[in-house]
Amino acid sequence: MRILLIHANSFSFHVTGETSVALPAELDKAGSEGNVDEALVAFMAAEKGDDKNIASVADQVVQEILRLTSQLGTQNVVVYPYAHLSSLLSSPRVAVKLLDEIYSCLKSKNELLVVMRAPFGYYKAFEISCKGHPLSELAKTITPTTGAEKEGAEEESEAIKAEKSLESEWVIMAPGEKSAYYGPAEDFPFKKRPNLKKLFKYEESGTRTSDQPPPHIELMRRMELVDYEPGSDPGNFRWYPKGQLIKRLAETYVSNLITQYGGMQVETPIMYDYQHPKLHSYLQRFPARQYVLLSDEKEYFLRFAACFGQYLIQHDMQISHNHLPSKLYELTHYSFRREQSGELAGLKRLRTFTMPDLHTLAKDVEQAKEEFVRQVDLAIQCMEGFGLDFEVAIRLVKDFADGNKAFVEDLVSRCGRPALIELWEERFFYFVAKLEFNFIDALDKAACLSTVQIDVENPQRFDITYVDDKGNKQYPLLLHASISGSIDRVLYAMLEAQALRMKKGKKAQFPFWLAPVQLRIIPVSEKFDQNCKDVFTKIPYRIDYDDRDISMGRKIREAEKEWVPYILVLGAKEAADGHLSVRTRDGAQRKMAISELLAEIESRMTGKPFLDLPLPKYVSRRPIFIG
RNA sequence: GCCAGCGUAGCUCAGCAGGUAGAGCUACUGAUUUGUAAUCAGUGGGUCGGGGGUUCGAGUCCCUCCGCUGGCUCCA
Repeated sequence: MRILLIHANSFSFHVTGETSVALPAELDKAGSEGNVDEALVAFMAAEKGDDKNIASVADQVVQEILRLTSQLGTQNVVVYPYAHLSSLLSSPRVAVKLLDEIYSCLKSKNELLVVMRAPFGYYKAFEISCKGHPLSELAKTITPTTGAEKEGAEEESEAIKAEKSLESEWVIMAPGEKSAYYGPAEDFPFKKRPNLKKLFKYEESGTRTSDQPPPHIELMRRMELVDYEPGSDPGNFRWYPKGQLIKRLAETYVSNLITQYGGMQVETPIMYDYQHPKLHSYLQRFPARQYVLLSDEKEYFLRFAACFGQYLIQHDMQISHNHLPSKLYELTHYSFRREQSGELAGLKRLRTFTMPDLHTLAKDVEQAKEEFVRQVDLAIQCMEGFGLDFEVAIRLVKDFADGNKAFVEDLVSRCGRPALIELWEERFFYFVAKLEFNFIDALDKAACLSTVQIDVENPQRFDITYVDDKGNKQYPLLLHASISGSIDRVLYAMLEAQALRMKKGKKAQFPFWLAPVQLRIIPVSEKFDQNCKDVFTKIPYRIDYDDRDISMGRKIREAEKEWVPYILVLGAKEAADGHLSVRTRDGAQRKMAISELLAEIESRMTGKPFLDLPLPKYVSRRPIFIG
């Protein structure tokens, strides 16, 4: 940062126009004009590199100014952004941050000082009368210090700070029993719900220990689904054909559920103006760190969810009360969160992920609760489709909980299991109610999948309105819902669930509709090549043919290792009687006609999407992605 | 981001008294034509995560960067 300090008899300025980096918020903070007698005027320009340690730069500037004001015996200071001091300017965001930091720091360090700040990003006219004594003109270059104390909290949002001071009360509510708030959660008889106990401990204690990596990481690679990509930022994965197939199927399944329910599918940009006033204040309310990128001088952040894109659409929509409830839906390819590197964990926690994001506008609390319940039902259906068990957590602001007991009871009974309920005295976040489905993994850790929330903040922030039956504009309530949770995380949960099965000595398997290879034909010898090819064309599912020159035993072993649900062995006997020898994952070997097999498969596929085999149909033609 | 551990062939791993790298699987070639979880033989394959240093000599010791995993923290 460059600073030019001038001790002036008098100083005044007024805004004459906007530059390309003007921010309306600056005028609120600094005003569009000002004048002062007898002051130290600090012209300053933030430079590239200052962002490495904003606090250190600000601190040095403040020290410099304080030293000089005490030497000069003046109590008036003007903080004046003046780009012309440098030809290597920082981004506007950093500059504003520095100005704010310097401004507030000056005031807090010396309460007697009267500090005036001029707005950043505007053309300004100024008049100055320099005193001209030896100390009255001083120019300095300030560089950030590096090393031990780096500016860690710099990007911390208000929500992250708030969360740290959050105090919660935990209770358990069981289904079916009226107003069955079981006092403190510790007293709940957890014997029948060991996973709920794990969730409670996980949430309440905040401590989680494990001496081993999560098993899904090995599985995601061994099954050739997903892998790390060293050529990208950590937490950005590559998807191999089998993984990509599962992902696409899962996405299609969730999207179908949502659009059938009435979600109107849209697509919105993945990056947004960092200085957009509405978005900026929203960022402050969401506890996530962003990727920031530059386009010319402007900074953009990559979205952490589809929220803003949809809010901006909803802001522009003409909505009458007759249109409500109104639902916008997007499957985010992708959402980005710059998680701290130590927070990343396989498919459980990524920096780039895919998530179904549904936003529902409701005209009143009754309608909001009605849709909330329907969305919870959808989430339950979704978990069943993925074959996942889950534990329910409901987080409520106490006022809302007290006023809506029947609603909460209804939610719990629909979920059909006792739920962990977290109660907050005050509303720290943008929602008053949030329901989550948590998955408990092989290491007893919890991960949130589906979630539905009632947002009471963002319609106002984004000026989303509808017209009521009297012709007046009203703010709707807003439901956020991620019916399945992140798709990546769904795969994590499915793999962890299989790791748990294997731990108990059972065979792992994907839900049939998601198995990358659903059937494999194995010939007893090459002689039955043509028979295999014939069967192959009669089965319209993801079937492949192991035509490699290796033993049959080996082929069966490898098909088992790939979790293939149906292994069809074809030799002389089958060629003779036209039946199939069907080996399934329960260990059974059945003699079946093709029609019988097809009927069985059909019943397992109902209501689920289908996509073709994403690999060569002949196993001998198939490259290996991971050892 | 901080602290700790780890990084050797495509995969899983051995080698650590500092002396110039090894096994199994895979791949490739050949033999074999097989009845429900591994047929036999042969041949390839490595800037020991990157960079720097100590040493006559470094996979091995030191520094640094990158990545992964665990903890803190955080979350879809």
